[in-house]
Amino acid sequence: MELNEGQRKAAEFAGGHALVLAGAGTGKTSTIVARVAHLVQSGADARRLLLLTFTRRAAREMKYRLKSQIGAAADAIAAGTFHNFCLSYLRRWPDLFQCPELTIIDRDDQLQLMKLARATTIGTDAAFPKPADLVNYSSYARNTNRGIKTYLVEFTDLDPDTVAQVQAVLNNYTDRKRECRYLDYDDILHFFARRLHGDAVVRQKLQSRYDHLLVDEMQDTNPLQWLILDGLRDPAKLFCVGDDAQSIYAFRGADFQNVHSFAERVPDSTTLKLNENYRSTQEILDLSNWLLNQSPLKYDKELRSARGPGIKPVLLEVDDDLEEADWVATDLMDRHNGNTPWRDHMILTRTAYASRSVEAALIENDIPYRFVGGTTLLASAHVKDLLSMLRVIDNVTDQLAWMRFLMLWPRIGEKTAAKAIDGILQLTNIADAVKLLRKRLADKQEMIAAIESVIETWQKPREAIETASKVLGKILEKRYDDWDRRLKDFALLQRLASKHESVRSFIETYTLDPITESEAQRQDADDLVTLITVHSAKGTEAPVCYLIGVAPGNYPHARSIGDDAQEEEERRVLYVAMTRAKDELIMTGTMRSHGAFVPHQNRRWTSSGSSQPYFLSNLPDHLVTTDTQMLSDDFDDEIISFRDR
DNA sequence: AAGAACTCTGTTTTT
DNA sequence: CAGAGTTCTT
Ligand SMILES: Nc1ncnc2c1ncn2[C@@H]1O[C@H](COP(=O)(O)OP(=O)(O)OP(=O)(O)O)[C@@H](O)[C@H]1O
Repeated sequence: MELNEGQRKAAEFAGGHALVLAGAGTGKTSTIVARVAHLVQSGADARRLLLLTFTRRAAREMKYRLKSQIGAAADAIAAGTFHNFCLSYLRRWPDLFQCPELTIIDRDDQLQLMKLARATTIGTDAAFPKPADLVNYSSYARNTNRGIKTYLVEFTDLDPDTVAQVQAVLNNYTDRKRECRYLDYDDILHFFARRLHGDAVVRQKLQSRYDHLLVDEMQDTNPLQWLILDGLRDPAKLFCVGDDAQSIYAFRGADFQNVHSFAERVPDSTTLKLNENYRSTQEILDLSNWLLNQSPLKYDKELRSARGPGIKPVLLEVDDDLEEADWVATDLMDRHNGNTPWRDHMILTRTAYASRSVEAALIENDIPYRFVGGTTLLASAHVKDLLSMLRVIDNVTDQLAWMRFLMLWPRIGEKTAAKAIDGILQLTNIADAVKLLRKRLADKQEMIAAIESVIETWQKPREAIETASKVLGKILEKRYDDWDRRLKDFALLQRLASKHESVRSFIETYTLDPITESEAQRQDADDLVTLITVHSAKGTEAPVCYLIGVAPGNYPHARSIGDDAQEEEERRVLYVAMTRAKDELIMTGTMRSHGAFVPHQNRRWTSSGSSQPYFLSNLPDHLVTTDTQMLSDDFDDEIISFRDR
């Protein structure tokens, strides 16, 4: 691929800090890759480059591209997410970071732990914020680098008493994490940033390790992440790329001030622009441009296709999600029969939930696919059951895992488990815990033998899982009526684990980068249709993109309605979705929003008589093809005589 | 105190 | 409509 003038300038930029601000498909990612290649080829030490991406998937993709450009030197480059990067240092220097914590907990665990914290602090009070709200407060406050009190007072309408109580619950949550030696996602960044800014020794050590910090998807970084970049730079130079029109993670604290205010925050910096879109045909960009121009905000973006004209986007009205699923599956098969590989197709969905009919249709028609962004393997109940046994061996103070593990066994319930755990939390190793259990739960020899057998195979992750699934098989089989299906996941886990050196690294990898069952199953397959949430699809592309659920209630999503900033973010979500398509964009959905879930408090349009907001409600005809004939006729319709056809 | 049987609630996006 | 919470039975 030949870089254009702007791209080449950016890739070879030799000044200080730089921000590349450019629209979708203009080659921002290609430019970062080209810059890394350029730096290495002009003699930079690959180990002193740091490439920060939004997902591990993006990091893998970039490394792959780099490898083809600069070969083995690519292996030396650190590329990963902020979370990967920070965690690697917390682990490398636990003393410097004052961070002895062991287990990374996912959102489910956070909710579970918060539930305990809420119960001990305030008991049962239905009017008090729910565990999910509390987790969100805590997370949002930290990601936007605000004190929790400030956040609660300024950004929620809780009364002062409740604010004080929420603080008390959150303190209890923090204490519990320390006691169990847990790190939640936010802790990883927070611990790192705190020492980076609070300890000059740590700061100097880190600053001296890098010459270049390259950041992709800058528009979706949050203030906490900015703090990390700001602490790491100088002498290292920042090279950040982003597009404010693609900022879709405000819900997790992303702030596109990180791109808008870049020039003020980094006084000696240069802002570069890229203008030409190399991904899509002009028709796809016309529609995308129109969508942005409808906004009250001025994004000042007008994408121009370097490829020129092509096929007009299609907007297809369907009766319901079943018809939609059916149509997509049929169209996919037609195209596949016409010799287009599966991998050329991507199905984008606003929510994982809204794609279940499509997923069912893919399965039914034996269309190979991977689902990126759905329910993940490690989140399913039986997998958590199995992992709970591994987790307690790895971290004897892992209260949530103990609770889950102990309660698997007959005649052990909440009370019995809690009592045993009280004793265990004082211990420091699994051997002592086994001793304690042997004494306290003398009639549970089978359970104790189970733990011991897994300890024996501990050094080999694959075997540890094999053993665990054997010793738990009998009790799990009784627990789940679809056991046969679930058992297959254990074989899958073994396969995944065999690529890891330790059980901890195995669990941690998939906690930080969760994958769905379909992804795990087809990890090595390369000809697959991709079913993906729009959020996960940011940064990716495909020749043919199906955008399903294009309907009121989805764009903007019903839950966002009533909050202008959130509604506007929904427009960007749709924009991101449209701009993934290279050659063809096919949108399907129902205009009648029957069956769409609409939370009651958001239904302002029903009472006021105005209609539900919808981004495509006044779409000019010429931008899309709306071909109702593309649908097979409906069984319920009147039969039209062939003489009239 | 455990487990079964019941009722109720809440249904975005992710590292 | 499923998963969590609550009440009832053993
Ligand atoms: N100079 C070029 N010549 C030909 N193709 C190019 C050029 N630059 C980029 N492309 C192609 O354009 C597509 C989009 O590039 P890339 O993914 O780097 O864009 P991006 O700006 O990161 O997009 P997004 O913001 O949507 O993530 C890719 O398929 C890439 O190969």
